[in-house]
Amino acid sequence: MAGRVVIDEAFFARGVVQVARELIGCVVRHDGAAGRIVETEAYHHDEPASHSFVGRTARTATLFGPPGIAYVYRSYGIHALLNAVCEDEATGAAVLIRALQPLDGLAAMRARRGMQDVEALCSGPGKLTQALAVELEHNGTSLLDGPVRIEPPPAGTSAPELVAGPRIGITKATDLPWRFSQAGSRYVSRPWPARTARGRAA
DNA sequence: CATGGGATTGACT
DNA sequence: GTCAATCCCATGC
Repeated sequence: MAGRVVIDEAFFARGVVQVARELIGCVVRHDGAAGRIVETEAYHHDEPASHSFVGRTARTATLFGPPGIAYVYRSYGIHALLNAVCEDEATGAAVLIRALQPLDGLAAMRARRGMQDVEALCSGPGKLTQALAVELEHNGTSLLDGPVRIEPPPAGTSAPELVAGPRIGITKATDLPWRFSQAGSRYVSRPWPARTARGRAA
């Protein structure tokens, strides 16, 4: 009971950074496959790296929907990226799911990815959507009771130790430490630098 | 209506 | 380390 996370609309309605931290350890499930979230990034309306920064358009309309729905978009013409919409409908905030530790449906994941290495099946935002067969058609569907679901951490799993750092692959607002991952996980999209990304060691 | 860029990945030097 | 692949859509004329 104590410490047990409940995934409902109120969970996603809170601050996007808080949600990004608490999603580490939760489970994403779709079409016979599931994985534990080991890496996320937060995106908020008020910073230029976010798609919603330009305001509500045909592309970003989903970001201005209710909390707890999926925002799926195509990146570089090839990859579908999965986000969870957070806060309220006026905000346009979302958490990008960047990496999973495969749990169930390993055979299905390997078939969809066309490779075997379990550490590379879901170690990136474009990889995990391919492994779970998440497509653009899931844009706007509910993550609470839709085809693609986010579930609480399995009972008995302890709270993961978190690492925070700057976000990856963006050209704006790169100073915000809004990337979170499970410390020491071998399933993240990119390893963390030996010295902290904050320049601590200099 | 034409153009340019992107929250990436995989293959190659 | 470098670079191409390839779709959607925001922006500008």
